[in-house]
Amino acid sequence: MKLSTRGKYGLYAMFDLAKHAGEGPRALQSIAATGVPKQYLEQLLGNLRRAGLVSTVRGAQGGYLITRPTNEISLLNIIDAVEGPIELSECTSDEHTCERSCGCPVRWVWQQVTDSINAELDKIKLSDMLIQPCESEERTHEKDHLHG
Amino acid sequence: MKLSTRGKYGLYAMFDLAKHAGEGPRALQSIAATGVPKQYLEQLLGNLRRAGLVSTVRGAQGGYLITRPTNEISLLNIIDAVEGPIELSECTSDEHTCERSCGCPVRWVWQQVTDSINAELDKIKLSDMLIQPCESEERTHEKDHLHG
DNA sequence: CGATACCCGATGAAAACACTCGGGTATCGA
DNA sequence: TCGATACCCGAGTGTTTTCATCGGGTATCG
Repeated sequence: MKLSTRGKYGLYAMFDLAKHAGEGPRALQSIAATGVPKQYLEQLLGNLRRAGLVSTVRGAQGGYLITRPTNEISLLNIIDAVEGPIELSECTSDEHTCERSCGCPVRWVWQQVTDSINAELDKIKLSDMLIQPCESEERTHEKDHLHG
Repeated sequence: MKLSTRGKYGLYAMFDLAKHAGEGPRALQSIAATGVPKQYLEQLLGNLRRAGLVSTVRGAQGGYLITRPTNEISLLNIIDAVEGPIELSECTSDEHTCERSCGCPVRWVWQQVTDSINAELDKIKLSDMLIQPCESEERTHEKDHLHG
């Protein structure tokens, strides 16, 4: 089970835009300075724009702008935008793809997991990342008292 | 973001073995009757065996046996066994793959999400599936009071 | 000793992923 | 007006992962 790089890159981009909020449009060039391939990032920013998380200004001196306060943007918003909705191998998304449907307990449990993951992703906001100090190493063993 | 079929198939297999616990070794043939490709399922059962979730009896009249009570086997156990650990694009698994490491808030947030998902998966036991009646349709709108 | 049934590494087709390319369009400033 | 800037976007491409399938090996039972 793996999230693709899209989610990570999207998060980098949003994080960068959040840090430079209020400075006017930020060019792709600048955002990509974090190490993400420029033209690939452009695609992802397109997704973020269509999801309403960023807006754009075209033309010279143009660029990307974050549209909402950072505490109103969750990880779920970002990941949904760049990767599409979380989906556990067909069972949960469409009632008709699995002939077991109602009698199938796997279907029920899959739905539970999907809901849980979405809920967890929605708890973490972009603003949480901005205030996070440099101590990821020290807190790996006492990790579940912040949002749990 | 998609969980592969491995997890689902692994779950089908464990569910089948749980239902037929106490009936002696259950042959691959019988387990695959749930609709999973036989030889593919064999691979997954190998993973489940190496993870200690099932044991095997070789030779004629041989087959697979569940090793623990169903309330001691969680979704996390099964998914870890057949898909490997949950991993959100390298950031969390190895300290050295990401040069940002400590200063990177993405790394921190990724760790949060990984921990949360693992915790949720570990809450759901195989025994929860066995007692689940046929009402997945009705409860989709009141889903988060059971384990949350 | 042969039928049964698990064990396991190799192979192969198909899909997903991670980009890359090339051209288009809107805006600014001179 | 014109050119530089910078976003827009569909299509193409090489690599990796996934989802199996195949074929032979080994253990056990009767």
